[in-house]
Amino acid sequence: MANTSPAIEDYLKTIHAHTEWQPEPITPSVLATRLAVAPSSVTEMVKKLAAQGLVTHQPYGAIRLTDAGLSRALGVVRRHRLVETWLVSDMGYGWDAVHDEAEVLEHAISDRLLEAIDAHLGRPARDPHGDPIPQADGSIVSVPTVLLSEAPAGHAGTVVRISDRDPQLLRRLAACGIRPGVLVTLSGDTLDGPDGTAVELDADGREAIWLTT
Amino acid sequence: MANTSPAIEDYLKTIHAHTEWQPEPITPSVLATRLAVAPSSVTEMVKKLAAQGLVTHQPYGAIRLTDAGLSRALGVVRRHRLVETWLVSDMGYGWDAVHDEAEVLEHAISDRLLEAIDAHLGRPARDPHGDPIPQADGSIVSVPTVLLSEAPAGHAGTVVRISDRDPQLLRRLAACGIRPGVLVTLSGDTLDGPDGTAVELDADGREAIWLTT
DNA sequence: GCTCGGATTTAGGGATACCGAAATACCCGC
DNA sequence: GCGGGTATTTCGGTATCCCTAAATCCGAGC
Repeated sequence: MANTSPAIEDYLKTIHAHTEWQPEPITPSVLATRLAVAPSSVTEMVKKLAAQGLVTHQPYGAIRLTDAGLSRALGVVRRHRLVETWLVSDMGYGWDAVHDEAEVLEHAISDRLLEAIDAHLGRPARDPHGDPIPQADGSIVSVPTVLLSEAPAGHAGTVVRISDRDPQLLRRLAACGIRPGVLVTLSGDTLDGPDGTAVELDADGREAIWLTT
Repeated sequence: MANTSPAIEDYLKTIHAHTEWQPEPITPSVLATRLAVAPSSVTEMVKKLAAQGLVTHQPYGAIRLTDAGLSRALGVVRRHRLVETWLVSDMGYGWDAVHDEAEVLEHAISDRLLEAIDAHLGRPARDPHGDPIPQADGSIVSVPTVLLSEAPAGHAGTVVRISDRDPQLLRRLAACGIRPGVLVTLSGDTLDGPDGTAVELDADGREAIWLTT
């Protein structure tokens, strides 16, 4: 039953991504939107995942990963984030440009190559966006963070994580020097960086950046 | 018409590999054996390739790449060999262990990443087995060679290329220090390397090694 | 409590790429 | 020149993953 495929991995990864930073389980329609497939495709695939014991799902109910499903999902996330880190460290990719390439490679890399890349990079704990890289045993090194949209006015902290969902936002932030590790201060809708740099962020932007508490 | 898929790429690559070192066009049954698929699958896929103008094929006739098909095949070969070279140079793979990994990655790498790897490696002309790496423009740097089974008794030369088809043979040769670039002498069925090393080769082994003339 | 609209599932198909079995074409040896 | 065996193709089917259109469910608001 070690059945897998790029499609299955993408479903598990997307289900996991939804709960990584908030607790509500994902619904079929959200899953369909994120994967850019029709809702009926989700119904079908979720049925298959449930049959393999990777998710729990009652008709018309929410979708939740089982322990087995979570473990598979973390494996995919690990691949994705190590590939991203490798592309930036070794191949000269900008950290705003690695997502699509990693999306494909995460399904193509053997365990052996994954291990070689991990060793080569010195077993990093975070990828270029600040996302934690699950370790081979499934454990995750975490840091306490606040989402920008939930931070109090005037909050100052180090950028820990920036969601890689919107490449355009990533490029805008990269241009202003806002990246993981940089110290910033929130004033209203504007984020002040070092050397007087500042970016104004809309609601989506404030949902995409996490600072240290 | 930029239709492609891993399956199509594998067919084109395999058709090309058959004619790379000898002129006879490949037959459907040989193609089926090399790809480990049923003959009927080959008929079907070849029909599709012919419809896309990538091969010429009359029913019951031989299969030949068109110019368009050759160009696509060379693209796949380039990917494969650059990936092999990268795995050996950067990731600590043995040159006898890279084939299977490259077989998968060759279908997953974007043009942009391919270019980055090529630049990173210093635009190599040959992969770890001595196979020429087609350049981005499709040109190939070639060296005059003799196949061991066609070399006269006592012939001495530098190992230029070793077929990567049989991993066990590759491991045996690696253990004896026989690899591309090494000076050897053929005596009967035995190949003498430097420092008194020697390997006895069967008919298949003598079909897998090329020396300088 | 009922209804209506959005979310979800069911039903019926399509594309890709594979298979085994059965039919057919080809060619070698006599 | 004719078998007969092998190579090749045809035919009907399978598995995966996707789609659209048509039910059906569910819960929010009246």
